Amino acid sequence: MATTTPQRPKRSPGRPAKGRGDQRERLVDVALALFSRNGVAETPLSAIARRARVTPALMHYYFGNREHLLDALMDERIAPLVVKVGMQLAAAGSEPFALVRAFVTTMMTLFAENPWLPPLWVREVLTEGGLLRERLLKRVAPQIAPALARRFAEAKAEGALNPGLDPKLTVVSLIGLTLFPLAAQSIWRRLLDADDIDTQTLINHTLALLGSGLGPVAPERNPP
Amino acid sequence: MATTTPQRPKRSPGRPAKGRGDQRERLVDVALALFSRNGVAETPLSAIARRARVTPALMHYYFGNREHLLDALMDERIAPLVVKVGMQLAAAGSEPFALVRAFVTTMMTLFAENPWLPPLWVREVLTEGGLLRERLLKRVAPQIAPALARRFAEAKAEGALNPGLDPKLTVVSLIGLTLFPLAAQSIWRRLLDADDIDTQTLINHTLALLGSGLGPVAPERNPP
Amino acid sequence: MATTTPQRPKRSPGRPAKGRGDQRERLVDVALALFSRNGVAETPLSAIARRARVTPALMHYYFGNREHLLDALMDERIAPLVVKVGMQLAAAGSEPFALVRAFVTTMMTLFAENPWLPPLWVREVLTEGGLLRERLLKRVAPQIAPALARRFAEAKAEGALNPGLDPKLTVVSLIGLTLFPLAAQSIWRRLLDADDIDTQTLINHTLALLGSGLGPVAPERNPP
Amino acid sequence: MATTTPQRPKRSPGRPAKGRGDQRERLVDVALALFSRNGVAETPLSAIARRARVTPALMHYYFGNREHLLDALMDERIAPLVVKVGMQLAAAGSEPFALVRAFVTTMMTLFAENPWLPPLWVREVLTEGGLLRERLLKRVAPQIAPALARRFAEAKAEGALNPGLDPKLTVVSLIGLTLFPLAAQSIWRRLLDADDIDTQTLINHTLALLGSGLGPVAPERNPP
DNA sequence: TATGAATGAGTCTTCATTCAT
DNA sequence: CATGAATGAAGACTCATTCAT
Repeated sequence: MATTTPQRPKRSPGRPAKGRGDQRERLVDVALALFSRNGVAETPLSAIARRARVTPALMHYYFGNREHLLDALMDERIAPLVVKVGMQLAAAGSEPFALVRAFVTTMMTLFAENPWLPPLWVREVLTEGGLLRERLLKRVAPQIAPALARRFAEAKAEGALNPGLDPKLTVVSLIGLTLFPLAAQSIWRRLLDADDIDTQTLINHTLALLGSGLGPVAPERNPP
Repeated sequence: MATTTPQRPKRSPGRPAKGRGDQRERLVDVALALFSRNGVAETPLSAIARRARVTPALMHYYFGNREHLLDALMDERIAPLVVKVGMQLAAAGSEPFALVRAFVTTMMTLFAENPWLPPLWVREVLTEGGLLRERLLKRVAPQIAPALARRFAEAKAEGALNPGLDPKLTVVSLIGLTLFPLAAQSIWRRLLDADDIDTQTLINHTLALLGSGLGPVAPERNPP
Repeated sequence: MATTTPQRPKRSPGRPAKGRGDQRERLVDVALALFSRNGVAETPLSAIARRARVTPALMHYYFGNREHLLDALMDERIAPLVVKVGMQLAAAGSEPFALVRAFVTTMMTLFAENPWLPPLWVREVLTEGGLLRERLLKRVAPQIAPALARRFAEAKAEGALNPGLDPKLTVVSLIGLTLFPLAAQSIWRRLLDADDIDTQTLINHTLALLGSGLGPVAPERNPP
Repeated sequence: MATTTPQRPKRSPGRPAKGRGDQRERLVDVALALFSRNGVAETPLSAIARRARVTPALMHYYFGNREHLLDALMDERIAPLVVKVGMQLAAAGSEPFALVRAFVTTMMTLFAENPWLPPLWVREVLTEGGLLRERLLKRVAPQIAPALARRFAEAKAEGALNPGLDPKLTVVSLIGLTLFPLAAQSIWRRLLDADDIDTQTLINHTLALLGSGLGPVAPERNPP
């Protein structure tokens, strides 16, 4: 496909570089923001350039081509966050509910601090033609989800998990309960008139739901 | 001069039309499939035409333009499903858990029968720049979510709902637990090696989770 | 260019045909109106068809193709008018001012009765790429202008014409004084706030100008 | 997203720019020539590009879109000429025949120097669907014609104008006598076999006609 | 380090035209 | 008589990309 791969000013990783060259960081920031707001396919390089008050040619100067920009996004912004989450979960021990509590708290805090992430993830990773999907699957080959699934399976075997649950689907449910609400914020806040709900409320609500389900006194509502 | 809206062959509603002329239906089917798999913005009309073994000009013959194709998708395929869900929920009574059971069952069955819907919905309705979003908000102004939120609020006031939950967020969680797993199927089935899980398993799992949360005996795990 | 020339229902010239088939006349009328208002190149057949409440395919059924429609316009609507003008001028005798009076009166009356003609003529005949130009030059090979020029040349030789005038340019001036004001009506009526001026005023004004020029004292120059 | 107006290389007004970069000027020249010869609607951008040995994409690079090209034509080529005419007429004093002499001379010289102008003006400004019409009316809101009309009205009131003339129509006639002959050159030169007539002949003829009309004996009407 | 100029490839759209019915 | 279905060709416009400077 690509004959040669320019990609000139690849920051030598040791140097802090603040004086010159964080131009590139700015460009990545702008790209992230626009890709997140409007979608990757909907955002031409020229739009990013315009927003950053820069020529489209400069985008190529820094990133070589469109694909490489996406690579940069993944490598420099998304992957580190995933790694961080992985480490925080590893530190959470193996007791299922502690793990879940760590997961929910970590994810929601992460998303609250990086609001560009959930929409991007939902759009470009989750679904089949997602433009970041293969990149994520190849580079950050996610060990988090399978590891979680394994732990839930063990917990279920030990009787430490609601027996009605499927361990794998439990992981899926967890992600659905954390990623989805943050990704879809813009619609449910409008639709349900819920501008006042903050991250902490969200975390509490989610933990309450995961803790004991919907019912108020819980025990007798288990399906027989 | 040229500001009129073609949209010629508007199926006369009485005729069954199977022999000739469901060409249009075929085109909508193909569009739905490609939009769902690859995203709306990523899918040129020419790709749809190619898939349907037809010229791009024919797309314009039937739909006038790209926007009208999206309108057709919304009006003819998505909106009716939404209406159906609304009706089924209305029939479910107002007892919270019965309502939830109906919601989960209806949604998951719907999604299983129309597998193109969840990815499309997640990408093009829920996130900010989604290309179907405004269309949905304008035509099918969703009354389902607000209605559910109201019922949960009442239930909570009556003590019939886990007091740790926020009524509005409960709706969000419900959607996250039903829409997300179906939308993200293609990724978690691969990642978690879970090709064997069927719709019924999914429903049971979700209802179990909503019924009593994660814990096996549950009551004492409620956060204070 | 054209392999075969369909042109099916070419009215057999003797038959009056009122019951069926003046459909075709209607189409020509509509075409004339739209071509005149918006220009030939700017008017697609489909626009004419739409205006006439007819399918574009019918346009082809009647006229074979776009070129033939223009032929029809020329042959059936414009050429006869030109011929009529020629005959009326031939009847005007050879005295220069009588001829001019006849020309001005005939032209302005003609244009007032067929308001679609001047804009069409100006746009599509006068200038080099005009879409009716070659048609006119080939079919109605205008003998009027050369004939007039000849008569003015004779008159000048006999001392019966202002010696400062060029006979050929006199023809050009005449056309400029009659065709132009009618073709440009829509702009000067607006610009000069002159909605009240009628055809007769126009004729009188033009004859006065041609009779004695701009200057105030000209009684003896009127033809007896 | 894509509603902005590119129009990039907006010549920095100080620089003379002859060596490199007058590409844009060349494109405007070619556009003017083709629009004038064939009509605006009849001339695709690709034709202009082809003539200029350039890709159609470059047209968009310089002008953004078709509309902006027309804007450029109007602003950079036509409007300045109109302004110049206005200034020259303002300098001509208010005596009617002096004014007319100035008008005829100015217009015909202008048209002789810019032969692309008359056909363009006639086709695209004067007639109803003209593609430059609104542009002219909006930007160069023509004060020339109304001003002339006013002066003729005054002159008539003072007895300094042929009483048979209508002041407003006098303006129309003047334009008809100057614009029309130049716009229609290509046809009457061919039709009347008049390739030898030059601008000066045209001016003299027109002034003679306006001075004393068609009749042969008019010595006293010459301006002193 | 940065950019203006330029382009090829592709997308959306329009339109004249054909043809079977 | 008349039309619905279908298409090829062309036009406007966008965009990633290249390259000389």
